[in-house]
Amino acid sequence: MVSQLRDAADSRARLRAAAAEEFAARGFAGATVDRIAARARVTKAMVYYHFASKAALYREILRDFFAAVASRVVDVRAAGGPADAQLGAFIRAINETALAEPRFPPMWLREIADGGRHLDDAIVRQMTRVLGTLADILADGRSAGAFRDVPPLIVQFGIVGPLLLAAATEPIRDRTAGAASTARRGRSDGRPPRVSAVRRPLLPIPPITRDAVVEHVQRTTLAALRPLDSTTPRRQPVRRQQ
Amino acid sequence: MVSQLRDAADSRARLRAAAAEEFAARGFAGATVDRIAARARVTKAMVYYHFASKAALYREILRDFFAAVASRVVDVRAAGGPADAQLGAFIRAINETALAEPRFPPMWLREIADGGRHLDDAIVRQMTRVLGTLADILADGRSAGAFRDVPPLIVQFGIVGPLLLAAATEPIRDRTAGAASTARRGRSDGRPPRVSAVRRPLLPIPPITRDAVVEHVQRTTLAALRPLDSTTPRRQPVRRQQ
DNA sequence: GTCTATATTTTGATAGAC
DNA sequence: GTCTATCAAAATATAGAC
Repeated sequence: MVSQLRDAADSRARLRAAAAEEFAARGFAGATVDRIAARARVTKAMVYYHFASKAALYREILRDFFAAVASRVVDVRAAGGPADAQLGAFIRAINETALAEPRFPPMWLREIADGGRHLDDAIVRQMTRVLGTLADILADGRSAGAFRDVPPLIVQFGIVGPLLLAAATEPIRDRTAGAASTARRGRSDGRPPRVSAVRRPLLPIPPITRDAVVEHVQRTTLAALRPLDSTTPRRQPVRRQQ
Repeated sequence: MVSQLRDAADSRARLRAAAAEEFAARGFAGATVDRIAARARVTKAMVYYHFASKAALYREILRDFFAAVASRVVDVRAAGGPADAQLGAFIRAINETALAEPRFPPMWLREIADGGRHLDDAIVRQMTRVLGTLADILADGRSAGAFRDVPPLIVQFGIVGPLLLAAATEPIRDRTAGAASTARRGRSDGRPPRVSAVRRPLLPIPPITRDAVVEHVQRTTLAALRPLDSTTPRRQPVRRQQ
């Protein structure tokens, strides 16, 4: 039960990791079972030994990812404290999951674009736990007079949207930053044109850090929830915009 | 030049529209040339008569989408006015493009998840125009003392993230809202489990409107840019979070 | 548990008539 | 410009030996 070739011990675990990479990088349709197997250093037949199908493998991974976020945010709420502190921690929990599971953000984005085509009940249940927790935190803050009434889904989009984009674009940004001196034109093989990481007055876009994004999201989210008519001094609302 | 069967007149235009639908719904890898042709009510050979390849068709559509946003935001900046008003209009311009081109948000999300695999120079150029315009608006506001210094990319993520999620999930949310009384369990054919739009204490998640999301994004973005040390009365920063 | 075939289907792309 | 027919290359999934 314990022994076996140390390496071959958990081909299943390696397959899951390899599949997560493939699905994150290419999506469900773009991923191939061959590549997943190759990445895991096993043959294709092993995929079907451990998993019922490509789709089942995909769903298992996605479910566990969502379960991981759900677990984290539920812990945040269980820890208690003032609503605004909980909200800050909620945001950090999302970000920490994304850092711990770097394949998750791209898969999440794709699933949204897919209209939830590959979701099953188990996954939806986990997603519901996340949004439900946020709704609870918001309700708390509201009854304490700390938050005004904003639909949870809007708050959720305001939090998750920026975090997912920041996480999912990190590889590209790293690449274009690093390649900023690797001038080149086209590729040896006949493959399609790639992003020109170089050339052009690529306006000096200062690089960003994940921490800065998290801080920004916390700041913006709390600002949006601050009651307009609070006793706290507040300047002109926001300024009309036509 | 003008006549031809009114219907067959612009098979090319129909193909583009059909392809945008396919790519938005299934991504580049998931889309098939057969389905695109069928949607456009022509044969597959017509696709290759009008376009060099599936990839070329995809890039043309994506390029035009990004050119559309770029054009809109450049107009916003050209119209001038105070920085905060320009920023509000910038946000509205993004949203209006998403409304005018509903296939764009999913494709944008997918391209991010793909790490920009299908981008070519022309597309990157358009994307750069958008981010560059935002950077200019932010620089204006900063020199006027109205904005504090926040990396443009962070502001961009804070704007585009929520807007894309709201736009891309609209079909799902509409569906689950409408199906809330169409109880059912599994599907007649053997296809994989779908989202259960029903059952479970699906906590009452109030529906949202696009306008409300835009307003939220405007509010949060401006709040994040408001100088901390302004002469305007400002309460305790944000509150520490461990 | 792991591998080597292999069956079967789907898909991008083209040839060639009209 | 539009279609039919078809090729050639993937890609999912399985059979069956070890």
